Amino acid sequence: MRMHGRRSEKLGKPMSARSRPGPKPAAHPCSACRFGADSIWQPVVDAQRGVLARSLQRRPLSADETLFVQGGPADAIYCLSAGLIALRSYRPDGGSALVRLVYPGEILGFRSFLARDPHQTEARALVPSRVCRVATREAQQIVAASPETLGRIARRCAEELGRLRNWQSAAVKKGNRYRLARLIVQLIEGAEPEAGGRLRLPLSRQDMAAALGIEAETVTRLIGRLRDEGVLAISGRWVEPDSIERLAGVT
Amino acid sequence: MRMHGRRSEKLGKPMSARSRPGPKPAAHPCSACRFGADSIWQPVVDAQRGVLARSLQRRPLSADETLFVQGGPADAIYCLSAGLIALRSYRPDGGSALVRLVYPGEILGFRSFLARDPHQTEARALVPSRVCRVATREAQQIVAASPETLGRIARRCAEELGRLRNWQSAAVKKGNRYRLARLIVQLIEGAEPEAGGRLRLPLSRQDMAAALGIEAETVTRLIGRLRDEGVLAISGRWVEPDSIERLAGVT
DNA sequence: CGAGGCGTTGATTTGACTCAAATACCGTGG
DNA sequence: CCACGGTATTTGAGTCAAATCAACGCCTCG
Repeated sequence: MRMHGRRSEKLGKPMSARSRPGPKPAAHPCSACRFGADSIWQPVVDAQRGVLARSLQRRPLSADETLFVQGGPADAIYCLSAGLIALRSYRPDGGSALVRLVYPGEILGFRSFLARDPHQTEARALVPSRVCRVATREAQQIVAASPETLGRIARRCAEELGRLRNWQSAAVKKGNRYRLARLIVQLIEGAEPEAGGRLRLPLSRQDMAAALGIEAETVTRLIGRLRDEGVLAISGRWVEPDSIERLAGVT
Repeated sequence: MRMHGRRSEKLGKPMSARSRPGPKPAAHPCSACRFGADSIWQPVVDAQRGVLARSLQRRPLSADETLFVQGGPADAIYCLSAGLIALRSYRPDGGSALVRLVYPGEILGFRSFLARDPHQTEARALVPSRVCRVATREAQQIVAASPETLGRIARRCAEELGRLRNWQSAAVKKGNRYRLARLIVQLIEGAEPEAGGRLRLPLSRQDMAAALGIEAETVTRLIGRLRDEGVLAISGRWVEPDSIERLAGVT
């Protein structure tokens, strides 16, 4: 059971501080955020709070809107505060892989930021989302002034690397049926229940296939099998929430 | 054509500086190393050079010796100056995957260092090797005093993440024959030619299988096929160097 | 000599891909 | 509301690559 990111953290400080432009060190801009307590910008020194407050801008994303493109310049680092974003990598041969799902509280663009590379992936919202953006230039300035921030970003990177290695090593030998089951569990754990208590998968079969490195037809067949076995109650993108436990037991 | 790490860099400053304990800021301990110019410890401030010089210790590893174990405490960060090291991840079910090959000039243990986690992998020398070790405690002290060092470590981490994502996305759809060919190319590019100009693969068939996430029998058969096609001149672990170009052309 | 590790080979089975076609789904405009 | 076109999904049949199971040769080491 991977705990995606830091959803389900405590709620941080109340909103009020944000609206009053104090004469003293300004309130931390992230304090208004649900994930503020864990923000990578949390340990910013007072002197830089102004810079952070000025450069940090909230931005809503509609479903399917793209935040940055593969090969594009790494001009900012983002923090996802709501929604769900997919990182995709397009191969020269035309195929694509779904490299990562970004959940609220996690950050995007840190790899490019740290490596000073262009983006290797495309980031696109799967559902309506909201990000906070800090331009690379200001981020570098802030990091220079409070190195602890760099440590936090690096830590996210290290965690991601660990996750990926785990996945790589664990998933290979387990068969696609198991891997698909895990993916769906992850997806429905991260989804908000909608009217009728049902859950809507944020990924198409295509996307699930791209996430697992298999073909869409295979996903269909595997889902069919899971349904036949009574493990998964699914219709189109709609899933009965009580499937989770049974699904989690799939070997 | 992946350039592994920083082999083939310029040779750095001459050895002489190391032996004289100057009254002025001591010579940089890494200046003696072939990879010194790119050392993650390069930007260490003068005040910390003493700490670095004291805590950095060279350690030879014989083939098959293990540097750290999976689940063990992250008590140091290492830089490989010669040889070849394999990072393996053992799964609860007994299987194992070869997660990474570390070439000279690259560093080990940085993931655990950055994430402040125990090691997720085991590091074991494939051939006689040599590492330089800096204990976590001193590394933290140095990093605190010269944050640029943290930036360098983080950068290595980001690069590794990028490599892994690339591999994940690119390799899947290309077939195991192609992937094996690439692996062998990488291995012989990294190997020192021995007597007779032949090259010795540092990996067993088992290990190659573990690196590609396939079975050892399959590796045997694929190698057989490559040989039949005249692409690879191989006998046991011995490879004719001129196979490289032909191998590199495998689709 | 026997045991064990590694590498090879063969026979068989399984699972996923491919190609192709039928069907369901969805937003649009009438 | 419905028909429409386009996309996504499902289903089927045939093919192929790799896993699996089993056996054997080779070599080293005790």
